[in-house]
Amino acid sequence: MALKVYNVLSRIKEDFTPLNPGVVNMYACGITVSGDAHIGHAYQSVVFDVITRYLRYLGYDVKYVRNYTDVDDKIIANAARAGMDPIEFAEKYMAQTDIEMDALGNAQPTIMARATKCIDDIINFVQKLIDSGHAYVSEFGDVYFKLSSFPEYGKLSHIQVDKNDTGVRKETEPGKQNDLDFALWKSAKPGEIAWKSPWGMGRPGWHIECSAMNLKYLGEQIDIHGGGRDLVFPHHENEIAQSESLTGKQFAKYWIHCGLVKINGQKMSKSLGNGILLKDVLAKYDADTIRFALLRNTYSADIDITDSLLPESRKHIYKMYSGLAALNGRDFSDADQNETNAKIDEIKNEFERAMNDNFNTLEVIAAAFGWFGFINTELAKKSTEYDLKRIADKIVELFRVLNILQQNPIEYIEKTKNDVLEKSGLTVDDIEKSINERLVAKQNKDWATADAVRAKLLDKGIVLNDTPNGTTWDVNL
RNA sequence: GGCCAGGUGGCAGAGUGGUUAUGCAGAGGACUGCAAAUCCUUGUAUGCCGGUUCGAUUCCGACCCUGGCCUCCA
Repeated sequence: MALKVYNVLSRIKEDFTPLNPGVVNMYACGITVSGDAHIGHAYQSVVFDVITRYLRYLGYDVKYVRNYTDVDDKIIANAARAGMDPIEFAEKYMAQTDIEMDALGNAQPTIMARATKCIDDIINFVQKLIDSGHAYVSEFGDVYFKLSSFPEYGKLSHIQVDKNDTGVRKETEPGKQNDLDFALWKSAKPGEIAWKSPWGMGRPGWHIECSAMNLKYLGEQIDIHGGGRDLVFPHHENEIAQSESLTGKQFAKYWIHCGLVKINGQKMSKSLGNGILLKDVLAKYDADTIRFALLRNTYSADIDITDSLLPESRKHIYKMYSGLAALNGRDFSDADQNETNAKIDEIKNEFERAMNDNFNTLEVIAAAFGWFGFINTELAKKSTEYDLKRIADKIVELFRVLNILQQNPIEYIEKTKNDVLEKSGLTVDDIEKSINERLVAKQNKDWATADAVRAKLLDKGIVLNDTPNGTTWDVNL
């Protein structure tokens, strides 16, 4: 049962075999920090976080490099609008994004690279491309990649540039030899942030930084290169052209792209301005809920953030934590350990089968509904032959790969209840008074009053449950 | 115009050459004073037309439709 990965380069699911046994070098394109991070950034970061975690679960020594693009046209423009220095502006949003990514439950990548910290490497890279005839300097001090020097151009996106020119908006940039050549180095306009280079003051083009950072931190060849699907063309295509022209070797072995985010069926994009900011989602939902929502989707497919997705996800998370909490204080010392082991193996196999199939977290979650159904069913019986605590521990251990269900269940439930109480303005005392009031009514068979008490609480998000051991209350999410 | 993805039950959405997930909603049941929660059961689902096959939702071809990328974007 080996890991299979869908490789965008070959367009098939391939057996995953890293270049060097036991080691995985992965690079995922991060964020251009021209403002607040949005839910699309969150999706991409969670997907590659989980990929990293699963590779580590399989025992690989993973080096995961992510980058911030901290200088580009938009950053310069937005910084100017905010009356800030572009570097200061970028740093502000990088710091904020770091905090949000952490709050989302993402592990820190091995290396967080930054374009402006690699200017020398970029200049070096560009110079080598010029020296080898893959790039040229224009009369205006810009450096362009010479597309005609890389015959394999288009192998990732399957775009044939000579056939694709109809309908493409062409921006005439003076100094370009060919419309399709792309900038490696941009000369600075007066007053713009700039670095000294052999071609005059300027700054890196968008694509070159990733090639340079890859080379610097991971070497000439890497195992996995990832990002959002919107980067396939031209960004990743251009990275391949630059890197492979420089080294003469295949750049990345596996290309992995996650789908894009839609909001209630509509594509989310900067041009449409319908983005959901990560900080706004984090203000309303906990990381477990957000990750659950994002991972209950095949990573390569677009994800539709409908109005019901996050509330529904929260219910599922709450229910799972409730299942875990219900095991607290239960004694399973009489359990049949062999049967329990068999169940644990079955769960582990289901998990690995799903994850080995191109990181199918959707299937893991579908299976997990079954696992929790099993626990609840056994728990509802008078006696069970399974050690449910050990089974639950295994589920939690496996879910470490998704970084979901890692909180203390009792505390999670307490916290959720407190949040609801805070919103409803009720206290635990209020609820217990109502329960007692209802108990009296029930004893008098005054069902109308009993039901009214219950309805009133339900109105405020509190649901009463009559059990053989008395009445309990819970939040109605 | 070029390239790509996809069309599955009421909705969302997977996998699979033959017995088809999962969730939500619905129905029935256990339970309850009634509920709730939980659990169990359940439902004429695979765009259209051909082909390959003993057998296709799954493979191949044509067609129709939807969406994406080709411009900054994760």
